[in-house]
Amino acid sequence: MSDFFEKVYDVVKQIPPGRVTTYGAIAKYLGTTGSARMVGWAMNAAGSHSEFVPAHRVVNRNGLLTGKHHFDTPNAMKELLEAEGFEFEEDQIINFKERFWDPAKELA
DNA sequence: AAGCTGACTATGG
DNA sequence: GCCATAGCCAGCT
Repeated sequence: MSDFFEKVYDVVKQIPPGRVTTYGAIAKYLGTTGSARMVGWAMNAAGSHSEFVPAHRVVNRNGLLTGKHHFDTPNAMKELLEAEGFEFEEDQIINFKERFWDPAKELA
């Protein structure tokens, strides 16, 4: 497994409960800015990871649950987030800006 | 081996 | 403000 995946998992696992981040933010933190797709791909492979990865806390830049279909059920992602106190308008996180957690800034 | 695809983002019309 | 285009890079067919 490449280090890239490990790093992605490491960051995602450090996302505080009740907070979310974006693919782009993680990509930037890893120095692979512009390759946000790879972060998404890493999430796709997260299921293969031995430890649990809170992939539901990673959304696109709009706070939209674009990856919901990659969970066991289409509602799993939304329900997990709702359980953490998130509010939604359709599949978009309300107050996303306030919930946003930037690894490059918060984690550093 | 070559081309397509994708859990993204930024930019331009 | 919404639609189209273009970089991005690794895995899959």
